[in-house]
Amino acid sequence: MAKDEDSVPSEYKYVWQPESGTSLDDFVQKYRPSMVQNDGTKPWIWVTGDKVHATADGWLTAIEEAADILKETTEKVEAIKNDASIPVRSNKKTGARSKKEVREEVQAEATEKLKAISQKHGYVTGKWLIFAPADKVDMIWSGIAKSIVSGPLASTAAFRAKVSTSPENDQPHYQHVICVYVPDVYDKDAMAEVMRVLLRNHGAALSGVKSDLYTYIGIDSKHPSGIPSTIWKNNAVISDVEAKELKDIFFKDLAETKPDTTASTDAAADRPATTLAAAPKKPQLKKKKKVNDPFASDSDEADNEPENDKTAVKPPSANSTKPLSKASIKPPSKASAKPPSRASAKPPSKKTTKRKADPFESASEDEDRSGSDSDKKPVKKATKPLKKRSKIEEEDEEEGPKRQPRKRTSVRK
DNA sequence: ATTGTCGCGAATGCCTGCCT
DNA sequence: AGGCAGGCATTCGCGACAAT
Repeated sequence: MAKDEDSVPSEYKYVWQPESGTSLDDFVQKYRPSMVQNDGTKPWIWVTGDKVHATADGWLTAIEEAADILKETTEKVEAIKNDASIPVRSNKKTGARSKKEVREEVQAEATEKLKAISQKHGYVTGKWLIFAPADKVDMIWSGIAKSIVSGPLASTAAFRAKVSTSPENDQPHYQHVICVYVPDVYDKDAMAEVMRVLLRNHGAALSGVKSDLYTYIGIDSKHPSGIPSTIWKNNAVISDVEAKELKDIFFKDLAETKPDTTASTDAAADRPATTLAAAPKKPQLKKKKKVNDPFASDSDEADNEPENDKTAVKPPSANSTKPLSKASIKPPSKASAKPPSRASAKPPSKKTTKRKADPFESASEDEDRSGSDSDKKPVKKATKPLKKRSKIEEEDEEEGPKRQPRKRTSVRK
């Protein structure tokens, strides 16, 4: 997400607020994410609840300090990568730590520092990230939007939500992003409360909690620093088991209510009675004649923020908030200039890029040939996972010789 | 605009057995 | 016994994809 995407743009028609004057029902019906095409000027649809949330005074300072940490961490990570004295793999004998271990320590340190900066300056807002497939996004979005204003989400810390609109070019498996904003991402209890409502009342596919500070300084999942881009992952907030139970309840309720495509998740507010399963097919996007917009982005890069959206309530004017270049750090290839290893003398095995079949297609196939699971499951899945060496040794100590003698397969010099 | 998982190739630690 | 070579086992990173 781009650095300034967390502000509700002023003079932007795809925003609903309590003082908007129109009904929320009309708004969500009129501006459905599947139907609003982002021509570069309308990347998001926003809904804001009653709660007023002011941006912390120290947000700009926080961003400056955080950007320094990020820069420093990115450089450290790059140095580790290039440091020949740090082995790729750790070594038990010498006690040497691997690049990965050293790197993760640096990243964990950075995460702690960023948290401290956020809290020191009171800039701790953030959002739950939710991904929604194109054919269900309207339903999920309208449910969440209404919930934020006058539903179960309204009684949680959540105060605002936005959803991404449809891309200009029809993309086959496009996933919309829904962000549900919260005032303090470090308040675990509040995060859990919002998460429970999103699961129980909206059946949402949650991805994690991301801080606005991270967004502003450009930390995303592909950032070269490798700093985890989310403050909380799902299972860190509530257990997988509880999450599954809550979703089960949602879908159970869904199944029990009329499988009628006219239902919508907004009813889930008090009575979770909606039909994700019976969701209508993705409505035909009204393809507008493509206006030649010189300001419109011709890239799908989320960071290419449309000019209109930059007329934000809180403009991030400082240069220091500019996200670091994502491409600047990554080396071209891991092969680099290393001498060939012994293993590399092995005949190259052909790369067969097997991909999973279409889930919808395979679902019916599964039913048809339920008896031949092994035929279609990936080999790795069908077989027992390889034992780790240490595990093998543990077992062998009890049961027999440490290692089976191997037959020489080649004559040594 | 995220995480987890899978499947794969590459790299390399570590073990074994042969040879001196 | 120690060095060495061969080769297995494991780690790591990457790209693609699915997610209720």
